[in-house]
Amino acid sequence: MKITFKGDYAIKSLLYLSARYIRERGAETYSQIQEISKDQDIPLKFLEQILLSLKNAGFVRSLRGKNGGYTIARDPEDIKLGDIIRLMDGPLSPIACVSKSAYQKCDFEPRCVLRPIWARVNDAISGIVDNISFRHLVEMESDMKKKSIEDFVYQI
Amino acid sequence: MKITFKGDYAIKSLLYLSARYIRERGAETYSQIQEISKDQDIPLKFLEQILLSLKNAGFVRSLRGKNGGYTIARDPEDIKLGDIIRLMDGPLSPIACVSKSAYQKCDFEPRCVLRPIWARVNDAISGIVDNISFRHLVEMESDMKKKSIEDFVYQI
DNA sequence: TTTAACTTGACAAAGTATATAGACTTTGTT
DNA sequence: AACAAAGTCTATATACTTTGTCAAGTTAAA
Repeated sequence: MKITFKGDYAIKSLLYLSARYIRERGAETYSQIQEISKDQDIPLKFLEQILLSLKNAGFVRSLRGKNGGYTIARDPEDIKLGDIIRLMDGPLSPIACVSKSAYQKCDFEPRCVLRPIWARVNDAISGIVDNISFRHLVEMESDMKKKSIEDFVYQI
Repeated sequence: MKITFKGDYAIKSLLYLSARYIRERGAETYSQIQEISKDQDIPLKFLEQILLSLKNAGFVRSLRGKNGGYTIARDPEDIKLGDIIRLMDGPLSPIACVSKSAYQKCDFEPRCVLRPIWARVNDAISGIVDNISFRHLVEMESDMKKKSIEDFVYQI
């Protein structure tokens, strides 16, 4: 698994929209690309592409025209970190032969000593990122101002 | 973490040399590039480069000239899977700001909610691959002929 | 009518992945 | 001394990915 800027930007954008959703108790108001771009320091045109991907995958909704923009399409509780990483940066698995989202058969599979190891790595990664929702992340962000973040992460 | 062909080839070559070391109870005999290339189905000239890297990093030794070749430079017990992955395919961490081997500072570090998560992922991956030695792998390979591999992996 | 998202397509610099080619050096054998 | 076998070193090639930028229009909502 590698987190590229694309993935990082996507996560931060969604985190921004999630925070707003929670603060305003709903997805009625829309954030514009420019607003997100400035707040999160993401190149505007790049962000355009990223939000479009997030929209096509059903994580955000958009409204065109004046007062338009983006809002989150589901409760942040129901969007997991792993979902966004997989969408933007590809499969979590270190190698395709153990991937659930991008499996590719390998000739040596049955006799390969490494395969079960890659599978364990895959499970370990999934076990973390598929159990962290964007609601978690928003809570962690507000908690960061008060107490150590480390404790919170390990308490999930 | 992504395992590329380079990393995969390196692991398989080292596994080949480890098996020979264990079988022959020492590193006295040398395996030639051609031999490894054929046995493990690795492009010859690519393997050449890979073995050179492994040599420069101190994992294998070589002998030039006729009857030369490669042999493992340490006990397979003391070489961990993680060592080879890091050497050939780069850091295990999903992002540079939590890497121990390739750390890069990020401006947002102290306030970043994601950092501790990437750190957990990093620890999870390291926890697996840094606890599997090439002796383990050789044992797993011979065990595969008899019983299910799955049990063995989870027993480490 | 204006604003802002949507669509499409092209372009480009930098880096990574996956090799291949060729010349050179060292060693053992004849 | 000559030669063949084997590792060493450097360069090159091709394709793909990353990280964007630019332009030129289309559609929808206030």
